[in-house]
Amino acid sequence: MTKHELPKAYDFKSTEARIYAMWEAGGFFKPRNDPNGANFDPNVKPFVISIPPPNVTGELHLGHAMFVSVEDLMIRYHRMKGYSALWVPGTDHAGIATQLMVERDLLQKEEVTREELGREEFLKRTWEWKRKYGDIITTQIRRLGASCDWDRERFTLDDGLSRAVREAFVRLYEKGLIYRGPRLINWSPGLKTAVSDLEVEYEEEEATLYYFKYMLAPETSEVSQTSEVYIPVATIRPETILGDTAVAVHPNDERYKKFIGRTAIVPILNREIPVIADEYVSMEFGTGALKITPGHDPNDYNIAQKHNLPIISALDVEAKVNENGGKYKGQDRYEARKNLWADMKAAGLVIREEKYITTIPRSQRGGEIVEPMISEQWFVKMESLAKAGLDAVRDGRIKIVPERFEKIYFNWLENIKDWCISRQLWWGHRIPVWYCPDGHMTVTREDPTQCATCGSKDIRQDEDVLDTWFSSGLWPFSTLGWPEQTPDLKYFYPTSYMETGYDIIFFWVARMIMLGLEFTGEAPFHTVYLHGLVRDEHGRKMSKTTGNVLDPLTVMDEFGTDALRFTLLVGSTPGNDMNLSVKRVEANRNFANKLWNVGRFVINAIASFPSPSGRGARGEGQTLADAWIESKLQRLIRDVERNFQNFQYGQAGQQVYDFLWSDFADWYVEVAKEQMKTESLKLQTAKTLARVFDACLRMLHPFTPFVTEEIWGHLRAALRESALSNLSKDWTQALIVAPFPQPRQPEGWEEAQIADFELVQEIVRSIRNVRAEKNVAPSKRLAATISAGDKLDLITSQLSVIAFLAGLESSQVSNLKSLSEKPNDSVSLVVGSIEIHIPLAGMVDLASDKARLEKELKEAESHIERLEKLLSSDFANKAPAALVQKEREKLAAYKDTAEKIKAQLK
RNA sequence: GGGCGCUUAGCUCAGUUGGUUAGAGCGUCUCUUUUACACAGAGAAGGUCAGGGGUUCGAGUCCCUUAGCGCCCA
Repeated sequence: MTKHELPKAYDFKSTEARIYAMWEAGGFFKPRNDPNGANFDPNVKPFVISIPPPNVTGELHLGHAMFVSVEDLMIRYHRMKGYSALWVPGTDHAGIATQLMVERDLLQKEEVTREELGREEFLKRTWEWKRKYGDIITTQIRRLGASCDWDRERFTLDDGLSRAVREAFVRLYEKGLIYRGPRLINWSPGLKTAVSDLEVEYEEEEATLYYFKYMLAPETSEVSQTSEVYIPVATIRPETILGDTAVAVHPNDERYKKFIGRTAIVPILNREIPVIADEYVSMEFGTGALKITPGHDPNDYNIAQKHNLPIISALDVEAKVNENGGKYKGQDRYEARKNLWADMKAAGLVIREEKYITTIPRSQRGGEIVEPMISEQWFVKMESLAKAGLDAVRDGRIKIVPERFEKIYFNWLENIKDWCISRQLWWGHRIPVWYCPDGHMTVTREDPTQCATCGSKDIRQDEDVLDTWFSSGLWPFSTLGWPEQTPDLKYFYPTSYMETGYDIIFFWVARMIMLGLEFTGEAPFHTVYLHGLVRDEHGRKMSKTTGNVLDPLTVMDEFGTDALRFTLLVGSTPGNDMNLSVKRVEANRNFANKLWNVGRFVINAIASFPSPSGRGARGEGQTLADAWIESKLQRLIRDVERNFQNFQYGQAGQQVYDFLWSDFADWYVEVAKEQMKTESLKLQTAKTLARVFDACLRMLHPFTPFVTEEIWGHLRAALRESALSNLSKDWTQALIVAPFPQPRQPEGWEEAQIADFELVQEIVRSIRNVRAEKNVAPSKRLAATISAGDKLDLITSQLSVIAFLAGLESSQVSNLKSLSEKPNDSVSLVVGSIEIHIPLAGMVDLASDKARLEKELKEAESHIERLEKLLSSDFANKAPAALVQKEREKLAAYKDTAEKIKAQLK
């Protein structure tokens, strides 16, 4: 393959799908050590991630793009490090979301509700829907380059996973950790199902606070009196008055103390309720008196429990007033509010209304106002599970990255409430409980034919399904075959990292930890890595209403997958939200192109040694530039390794980017052009180009898998056909399974070589600078006289490189130890201890040169002053000796420079 | 009410054991289509690292504090 066959620009469109197909066909996504295979070696270390299962009927958004990018990076890195890497893919049935989608579709296309269709038929339709749209999301995930083992793909409603859910439920039930009962839960009237506390969002909104009179039943002594006796009360939700069972005041409240123990009259309904005392009531807040509605308020519910108050539900499943609401029965909650208030006004019970800012509970889905209600539901007792979950993180079996989320995790688990796991939906795992007419419950792993208690054949299964998070809580082990002790489960479990967004740390991560510990006795993973949310470029949340949604597919169409991945990976820091700008993606598309073109150059260099059998000229050993790039590469490999170990992926990617572009492409490749002209350096140069570029591609592969795989393939082919074929003799068939560069300790010679080359760079920059200032045409080759002092040997050896890079005419450059006098008509530059005089007849402007030199002198002197101050301070005594020495050398160098400039100015 | 995060160049952001004169991308200005790349190269301008205090020989980095913005929990 020669450069003529490679287009000038990297074309991701013709590359990505082909490369992905090659990987998949080559079996590279499968763990290299498979416990089901004949050559299984139990001693090979596995590295396992289970994918956070996306909604089976969902479509790709940037949140998916983020987790796929990060997880694929982790998997590819470990695969290249030699682990038996497994990434288990799959999807989630997403109860409410999917059911709503299908319901909406049925209503639109067939004008039929799920109730009209019936449960069985509705589920049939939903499965059809899943079959039709279920692979959209996985196809999109493939486009991101995800190296999952697709043969192990799972779906939460699969037979195997359903068995796991059944097993888990029954075990918890048998252990007494699952119970059923009427409790106050959050109810979604629109969806007509219970929702978990976590699915309710509280937002501050303006509401109306209604003040009214809670009339007291007259006591005998008051019968004759005409003045009304009441307690003023305020509420946001007047309709809940219908469910009031007490009025509470603070026991020490002088205003109301005297009423404690008396009877209040519920407005309009005229029910009698007690006035009770409880310290929970705040005397300062509102009127200082509280109406107690245990059936529709969590705090009131607690007070009612304490005081043994009756609990009245006043609303039905659609949040309409029920039979307990007297004449308001059948009215919607807001309608009832209006009507009741009007009636109270007429009855003279109203005091006033005022605007009030308060937190309103809204459903995460759809945003309707959630109603706390008493309802018969299934719950998991969390106390013991939470304790185990806390211990696992406290004692370090599980580490959370970034660490600050551990505190958030602890705080949640320490205050956890029982988990309501039943949902009044049809799409999901149906609760494996059967009831007979006598009310006995039968809870079994296999569907029963009769009641386990009385033997009645007349049994009927619970109508409800389980919370989707109940099944996804089992995900890390259910996907590997649990409860069967499969080879996969034995070898790949516990998994390694759990990577997901911090927004589902409670929903999912905490539950996986608790359920994993409960059912397998082991933490399901040893590391939790949390990424942040992707926002728009000004930090706003992306939403359809704002119209700032970026579709990852569109972005990939425009700039390629690698560009998007690199942007997400390098622009973010663990646990922090990132603002994504298209400009940045474009810049990274350019990076992919840079990579491509550096590759073309390297391949071209290799192709100049055509035959595998032919020998190039014997090398003379490393040049300064060779040694420099080699040292910088080794330093880079060490940094990258350290950053990967510390989960600083963005940092690692940025460093390779900088090295590739600023060190390798801008400097080494340019020097290589010069070195390739010298027969004795040619081979060595081509080898260095190939070796350094290869290492970069390997390090970049987890970030930008497509372009690196593609160009590496060309590099490999070029090497094999060349005299340098030896370099690639142990290269793997594809980059995806090539070993990641191993860090090596410095050998001691590196620093000096780096410093020497940096001096060369400074000389080149300073000459380029003066060329730009003097508007010298780029094609114009300049003469120069260099006074190199004790750097004479270095400069002599690097003369051709300097001349090439700075546009000097080698034959007209003289390099001397020192110069007796300054040449005429020249611009003079001072770089450290080196002076460079460039004859620029007609272009020398004495005044401006003097100004330039004076500016440089001023700068040098300010450094001298700063360093002298530093070195005469305590720094010299207390700082590490090596550091002090370094600063001393710097001071000497600046002094030298300053002297030289002063001499120029004379 | 409790907790957490952020505040660094015009914009978007890096900067993890405290150690050069604080970096990148985009944008801006000048020059160049040089045989890897104009999705590029060369050069340049641009920051009292939110404010205040402290620890230290040394602070963008650690501690305290104030302010603004954002998030989580109750």
